[in-house]
Amino acid sequence: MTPIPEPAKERLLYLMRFLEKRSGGRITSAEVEAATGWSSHSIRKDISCLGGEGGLGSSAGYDPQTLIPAIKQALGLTVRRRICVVGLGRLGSAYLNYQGFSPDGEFELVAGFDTNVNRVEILKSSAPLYPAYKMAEVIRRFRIELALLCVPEDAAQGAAEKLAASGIRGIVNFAPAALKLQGDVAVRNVYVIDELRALTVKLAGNNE
Amino acid sequence: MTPIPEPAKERLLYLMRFLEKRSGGRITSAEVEAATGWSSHSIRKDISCLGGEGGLGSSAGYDPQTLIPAIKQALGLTVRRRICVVGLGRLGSAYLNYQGFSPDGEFELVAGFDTNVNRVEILKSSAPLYPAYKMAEVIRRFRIELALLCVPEDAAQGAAEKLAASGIRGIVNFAPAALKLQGDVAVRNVYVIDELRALTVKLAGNNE
DNA sequence: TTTCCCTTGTGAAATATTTCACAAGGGGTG
DNA sequence: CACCCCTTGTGAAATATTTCACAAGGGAAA
Repeated sequence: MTPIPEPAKERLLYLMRFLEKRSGGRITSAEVEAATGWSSHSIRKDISCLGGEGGLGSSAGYDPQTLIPAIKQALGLTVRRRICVVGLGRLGSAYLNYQGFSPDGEFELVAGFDTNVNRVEILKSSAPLYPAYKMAEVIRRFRIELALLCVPEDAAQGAAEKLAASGIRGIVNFAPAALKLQGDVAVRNVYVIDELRALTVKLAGNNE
Repeated sequence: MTPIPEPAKERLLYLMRFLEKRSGGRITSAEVEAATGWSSHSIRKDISCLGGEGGLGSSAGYDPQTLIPAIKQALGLTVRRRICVVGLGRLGSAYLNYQGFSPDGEFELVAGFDTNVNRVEILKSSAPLYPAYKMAEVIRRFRIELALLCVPEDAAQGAAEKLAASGIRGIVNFAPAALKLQGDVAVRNVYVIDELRALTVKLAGNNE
C-alpha cells in the first residue's frame, strides 16, 4: 500500500481526537470539513489511505466506532507505551498530575525524575518519583519508552542525552532548546513562544 | 515576491530559536543541517525566501545578527503582542509564572483569568488576575491579542467563544478539544497526548 | 596574482500533496 | 420497482515543496 503522507498523519491524529470527543452516530466528510476547515476532499483521501477500512455501506458517512480503530491501526497506535516526566518544576508537576494518562489508557505514566532530591521527597504523585541519578536504571527496569522533558533550558541537552543513553525511544521537549541526539530517538518540540509566534505569523499573513 | 511555503515558515521559526540560543559567529547551512536534520539545500532555499537578506559576503555562511531580524521581518514578527492566560489550574499557573514573557520581550503577559474567584484572589503572580466575567472588558481595555487557553476540556469551547467575542486574534489551545469558532481567530492546538501519539507514529514508521 | 576550496543562490527536475471531477452505490420515498 | 439525493472512492490534473546540479564569488595561501 502507498505510504500515508506526513501531513495526512497529522490530520488523522487530530481527526481521531475529534471523533473521540464527539458523541453521535455516523459522521460525514462534510461535517469534518465544517469542524476543521480542511476540504472534504482531503479528508476522504486521508481516510482512503487507511486501506478501505473507513465507512460506507448501510447509511452514508463514516462510523466512528470503526474509523477510530482503523486510524489507530494504520498509524501504529496499537501498543501501550510507558512514559515518564523528567523535571518536576511547575510544568513537570502539572503533567505528573494530569488525569489523561490512565493506567488502562494508551500511555501509562510510571515515573517522575528530578535532580532536586527534596522535590522528589516532598511532591505527592500517583506515579513514583526518583532522583535523577536513578534515571537509567528505572527506565531500563520498567521499559519506559517515552519521556516528557520539562527541565529548564540549560539542563535540557544534558538530560536528553541521559535519556537517550538510557534507551528512551522518544522525547517531547518542552524546553526552548534544539536538542541534538545520537541514534534514533524521535523528538517533538513543544514551546509556547513558538506557538505564539506561529499565531502571529498567521495574523500577519491575513493582511497580505 | 513569491510567498513563503508553509513548511518553510515552521522551519524558519525553529531556526530562529536555534540561532537565538546559539553563541558564536557566522553559521553555515551545513551546520544547520547537522543540528536539525534538514538538508542544507532546503535551508538555503528557505533563507533565500527572505529576499536576499541572508548572509554572504565577507566570510562564508550567514551572520545570525543579520539573519534573525531578517526572519522576523519576513514572518511579520515585528510588533509586540499582549497576551493573557485563561484558566489558572496547574498548567495555567505554570505559564503565569513563566519567565520567558518579559515585559520588554516579544510577548507581554498582562492578565490571567479564572472562573474561580478564590483562585484569582489567592494566587500570586506578576500579572494582574481577574475573574472570568471581566474577560471581555479587560481584553478590550488592554488590547490583548493572544490567549493561552488552559481550562479543562469541557470548558474549552465556551471560553474560546467568549475570547473570540471579546476580539481576541489568536488562541493557543491546550485543551483536548477541537475548537469551532466564528470569524478569523487563529488557533494552534497543543496537546500532550497528540505529541506522544505522534512520537509513537514515528517509532512505528521506523520499523517498516 | 593565481589557484584552490568552500560557501551561497537559484532555475530546473523530481516528488509529494492537494484539488478536482465524476463514477458508483446505498437508502428513502412515491 | 424506479427515481432522486446524498454520500464515498479514486484516477488524473493542478499545485506545492523538496531535491538537485551547477554557476558565481569570497578568502586564504603560495
